[in-house]
Amino acid sequence: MQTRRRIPEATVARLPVYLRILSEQFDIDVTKISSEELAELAGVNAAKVRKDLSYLGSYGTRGVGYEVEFLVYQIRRELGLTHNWPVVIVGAGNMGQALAGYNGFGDRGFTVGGIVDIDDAKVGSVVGGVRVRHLSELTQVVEARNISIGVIATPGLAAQGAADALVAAGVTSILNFAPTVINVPPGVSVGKVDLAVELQILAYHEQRRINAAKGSSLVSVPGESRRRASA
Amino acid sequence: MQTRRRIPEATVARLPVYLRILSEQFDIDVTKISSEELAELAGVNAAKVRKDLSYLGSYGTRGVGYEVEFLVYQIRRELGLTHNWPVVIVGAGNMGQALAGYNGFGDRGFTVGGIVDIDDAKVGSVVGGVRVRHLSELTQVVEARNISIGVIATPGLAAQGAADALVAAGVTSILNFAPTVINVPPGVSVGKVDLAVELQILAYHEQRRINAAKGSSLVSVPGESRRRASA
DNA sequence: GAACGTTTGTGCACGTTTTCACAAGACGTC
DNA sequence: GACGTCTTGTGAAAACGTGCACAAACGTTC
Ligand SMILES: NC(=O)c1ccc[n+]([C@@H]2O[C@H](COP(=O)([O-])OP(=O)(O)OC[C@H]3O[C@@H](n4cnc5c(N)ncnc54)[C@H](O)[C@@H]3O)[C@@H](O)[C@H]2O)c1
Ligand SMILES: NC(=O)c1ccc[n+]([C@@H]2O[C@H](COP(=O)([O-])OP(=O)(O)OC[C@H]3O[C@@H](n4cnc5c(N)ncnc54)[C@H](O)[C@@H]3O)[C@@H](O)[C@H]2O)c1
Repeated sequence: MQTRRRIPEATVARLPVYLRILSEQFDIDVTKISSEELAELAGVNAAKVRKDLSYLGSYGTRGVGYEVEFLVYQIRRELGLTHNWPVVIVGAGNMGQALAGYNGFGDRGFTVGGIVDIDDAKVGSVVGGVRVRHLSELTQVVEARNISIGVIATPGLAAQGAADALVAAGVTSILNFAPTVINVPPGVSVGKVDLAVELQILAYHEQRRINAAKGSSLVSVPGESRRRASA
Repeated sequence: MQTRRRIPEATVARLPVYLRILSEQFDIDVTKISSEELAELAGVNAAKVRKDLSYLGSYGTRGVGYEVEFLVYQIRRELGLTHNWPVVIVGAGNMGQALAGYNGFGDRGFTVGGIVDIDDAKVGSVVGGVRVRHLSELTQVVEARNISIGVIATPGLAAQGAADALVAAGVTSILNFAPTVINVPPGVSVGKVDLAVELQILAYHEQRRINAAKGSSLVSVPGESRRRASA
């Protein structure tokens, strides 16, 4: 019982997408949905949807589909979204402020439980309804609200320090916006969002399109032809 | 020749990370580097680094390592970063403004070539040195600077419309910040950055840690024990 | 209650990605 | 120029993820 069935990482990354779609469907009074319909909305294969959902248990009805409300509940439970998670943001610059002021968080299970910065000019100001505290108060902020998730929105050079501070304060999951690889002790999870990396991947595909058009111009028109889509 | 050796998607996603690290090393006068060292800095396995780099060609020297400057050049070339890509941003809200004002772009191969919004109150204002134009001028903006990459920073409900507008304007790669699946015709690449999804993945891991601690509390102390790290 | 259309749940084959393991090549030393 | 040390480049195995295809289960209709 303790280990519980393990869900593949690839599936874990898709469950939030299903969850959002299902919540939206529920809001417009859709009560049941087939794997085919959900797959269409999520931009994936129907078999994949079924296999993903099967990791949660057998909650569909053959010949009918899945009950939307129940599925929402099950995914929430599996992702640990039955309660809201307070998050602490380190770095109150452009990014930190945009995040703190973002309303789309609450709906999806998170609240900004605190925000800290090292710059005295920023400490004390209020962003997104939360007062910016000094980095030195991080542990206090984390403990007061029992926070376990931290977001790094400092410049790259300060990111490792921020990670160390978060870990020292007791945070066990970190989402890193800085374009830097951070090291954390075992038992701490790290996710990253690197804008430039995403753009560079797109640039690669653009480049390939250009090369392909050049290479095949002897044969066909240089219009597009390569497939790849959705997300 | 036209197809050129195809690089696995997983490798394409790591090349930007190597590139950033190598550029940093070059800046501090490191001239050569082994796969072991690069792996350490990138937080991955050394064999993976070697295999990834092998897709670019045999540019290392056995017994010695790789020449940093040459590797930087090769990765840039492969990713299509030998020139700067102008990018157009759709949506000049919090996110769009943070992106437009972000300086870290230029270093990594991109410039903000334009930014558009539908809100007349925002049109005409200047963010990040670029004047916000109206959505209706999108095609004009895209064509004037020959832009092929677009970023969507509108609310979720407007995202599909923004994607359609970008495609109609001639953009062939899109990075989507809105929490919505967008559909595009074949030949157009899409990348997404969904903050809430990333946080929900972390929440899942937190939840598992909690469940594991509960389940094993009969046996061991409820401290951390599960591994997982880096990025 | 049998026949039928529908949709799930999953075994299986396939493709992709990771990791191991080691031969081959480069360099330095004697 | 032979030897030892180091590090690459890459087959081959293992692990992981995807998608097909179909039996099993459900609801409906007659
Ligand atoms: N702005 C963007 O659109 C964007 C896009 C992609 C990535 N990023 C990344 O996000 C991070 C933040 O970007 P930004 O534009 O908000 O930068 P910013 O300079 O506006 O803000 C950084 C903030 O971090 C604070 N800070 C510095 N050192 C700190 C420390 N040790 N502890 C706590 N706070 C500290 C600074 O005082 C400042 O308020 C950067 O790493 C950047 O590369 C930003
Ligand atoms: N702010 C954040 O930290 C954050 C975090 C994660 C995701 N996001 C996502 O990024 C997107 C933008 O967020 P935001 O905080 O900047 O929102 P925002 O409301 O501040 O800005 C949205 C902007 O888009 C413009 N817009 C609306 N419809 C448009 C259209 N059809 N064409 C062009 N422009 C249009 C609006 O006028 C507004 O200026 C949202 O989808 C949000 O979910 C934001």
